[in-house]
Amino acid sequence: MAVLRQQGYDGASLSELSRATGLGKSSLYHHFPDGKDDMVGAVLAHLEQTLEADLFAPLRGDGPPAARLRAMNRTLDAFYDHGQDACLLANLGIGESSRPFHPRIRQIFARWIEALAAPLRAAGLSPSVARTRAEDAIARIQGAVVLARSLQDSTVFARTLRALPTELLRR
Amino acid sequence: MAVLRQQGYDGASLSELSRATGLGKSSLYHHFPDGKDDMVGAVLAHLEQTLEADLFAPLRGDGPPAARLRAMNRTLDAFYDHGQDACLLANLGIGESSRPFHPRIRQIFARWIEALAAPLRAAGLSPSVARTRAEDAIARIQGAVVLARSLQDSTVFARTLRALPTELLRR
DNA sequence: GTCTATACACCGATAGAC
DNA sequence: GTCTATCGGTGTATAGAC
Repeated sequence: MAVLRQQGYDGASLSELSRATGLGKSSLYHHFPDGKDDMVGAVLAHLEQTLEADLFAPLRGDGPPAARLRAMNRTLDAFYDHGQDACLLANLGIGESSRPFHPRIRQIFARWIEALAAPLRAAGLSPSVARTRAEDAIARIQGAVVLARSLQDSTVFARTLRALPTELLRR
Repeated sequence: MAVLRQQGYDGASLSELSRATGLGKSSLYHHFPDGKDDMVGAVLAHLEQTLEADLFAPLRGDGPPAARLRAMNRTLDAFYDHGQDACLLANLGIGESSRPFHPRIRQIFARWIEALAAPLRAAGLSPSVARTRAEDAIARIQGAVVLARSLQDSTVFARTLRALPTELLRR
């Protein structure tokens, strides 16, 4: 996962994946018979599990909406290492949309949007407003990671996370 | 440029660049002796010129601030093909920050931020507020492109552009 | 389940004819 | 300035021993 999020699909060579995992190429093919696409699939499956447990479930929880948004922030701050680490979804989703894993990228983003809309509805916002705000918030997070990495300055990432809870709940 | 923005640095093979330009590999090396890095440099130089003329100069112009922001929107809407095309800066900037072209990516983003802050200062915002709003706006644009491409739905891109002028000038 | 050794295609890059 | 032909290296993927 670290190699993929950093180097992207084309940059993540089997040699790099072999080095990073400590397994020889043949061992990788033993575990992932369909090759690199298979490895990407396993990484995305693991990511889905992680996000479901650490991000989506807390968002859908039944606590106060503001607390659920702060929980998202804590998870994201760790996940992106304060804006210093790239986003795997963005790196894989930004390229060609014809890749076999692209539908799964799309689905993960869709689940994130739906999970984030939940606390906004719970705070009294209409379903349509909750949804558009959730989309905009995730776009802001993604853009903040891109810009923080490009500028090599994570200020914009920290500021974006800090502003989100109050702005999302504003009436 | 089209190949690079779509496929990224590692995905943009010389065969693809040869096909896209209609030149053989040797002809490409005649024009770009240092190979792919040289070609990326030329693409970035061309992008800088284009952005300077179509994006930064209009932002720095002396018309009403709102009109300058609307001019940026028109340029971006065409540049990203209504949110359907990837961003070259994002695709090259999201990966390893040790690449030789990364400082130029950083510089182009920095110039964009500075150019966008100008009309905000002209509208009476303090320099520090103008700068942070400019950074946030560019992050939102980048994130909107990432999300629009990942979801294969450009709604979020159109909505982001539409909201920017008034939100940026809000006091 | 891991390894060494290898197959073959494509990579970036070069030589040299025209 | 473009081409064909080719280089050495690396890419993904496989065979087969242990």
